[in-house]
Amino acid sequence: MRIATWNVNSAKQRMPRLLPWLQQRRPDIVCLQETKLTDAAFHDLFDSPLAELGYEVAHHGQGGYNGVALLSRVGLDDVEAGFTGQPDYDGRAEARAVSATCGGVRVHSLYVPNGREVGSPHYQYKLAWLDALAVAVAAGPAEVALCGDINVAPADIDLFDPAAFEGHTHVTEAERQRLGAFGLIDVVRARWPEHDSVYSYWDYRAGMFHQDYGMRIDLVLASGSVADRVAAAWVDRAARKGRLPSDHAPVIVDLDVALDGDIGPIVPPPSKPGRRAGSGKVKLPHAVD
DNA sequence: ATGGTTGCGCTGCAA
Repeated sequence: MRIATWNVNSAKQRMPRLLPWLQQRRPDIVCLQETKLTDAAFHDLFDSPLAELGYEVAHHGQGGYNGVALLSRVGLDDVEAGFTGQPDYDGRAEARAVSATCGGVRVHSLYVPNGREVGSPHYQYKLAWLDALAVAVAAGPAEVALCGDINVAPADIDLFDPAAFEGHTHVTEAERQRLGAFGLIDVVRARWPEHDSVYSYWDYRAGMFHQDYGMRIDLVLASGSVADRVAAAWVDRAARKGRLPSDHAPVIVDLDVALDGDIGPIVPPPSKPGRRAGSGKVKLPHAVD
């Protein structure tokens, strides 16, 4: 069973890439983030082509910003938009989470708040959002996979240059502590314990992707029972290349058996010793992500 | 080079 998660940065703009990618990689369960569509607009655009590919669809959107979806060919039961106790921002409930039971696993498609600036109201919201999610997940099924744009780099190895991120969000102790509090397994890191260059996000600007100045912030966090079944876990860098990509690449996890052959490399590019030693000379073009 | 991109939706904000 193949699970994939991808922040598409507008499902409408990404449609010409998303549908061929589904046919190429053939994931059984797909978590999408930043669809930037209302439910009605998503269903109008995607229900027909996704049904042809065999997917059931759940979408939780607001239009303009945020928006998450779950696609499944292995069942899509007990769909929940948002989660119990999800905090509001500025008095509004944002469309950042949808979950369902697919193939026996409780799968969450998540778009964690960015946080913007350390200490800002949005940063406090991010921490509270993660705290509330941990409570909700702990109260749910034991077989669980949190998939999505988590907007936290779990460790310094997940950054092209840790020095460039000092004082920024995504790397603070408070954020990393929240990740650990889930008590789940980061399956890509578990599979590639020493690799940098398993980034999942590269800023559009300043040739960041070309130079492989990336971050690993799109994660699959799985319970032990699910993590024990992982046969392959990788980042589909090819989907970040070419014309009009998302700024994120998909993360793909195979349970029980690794799909093989023509579906692309399951080994990340080799580490680049010295890269992360970083003098801090590379400056972020702006606040993270 | 104190820069650089994309998307939404209309002017500047978010990422």
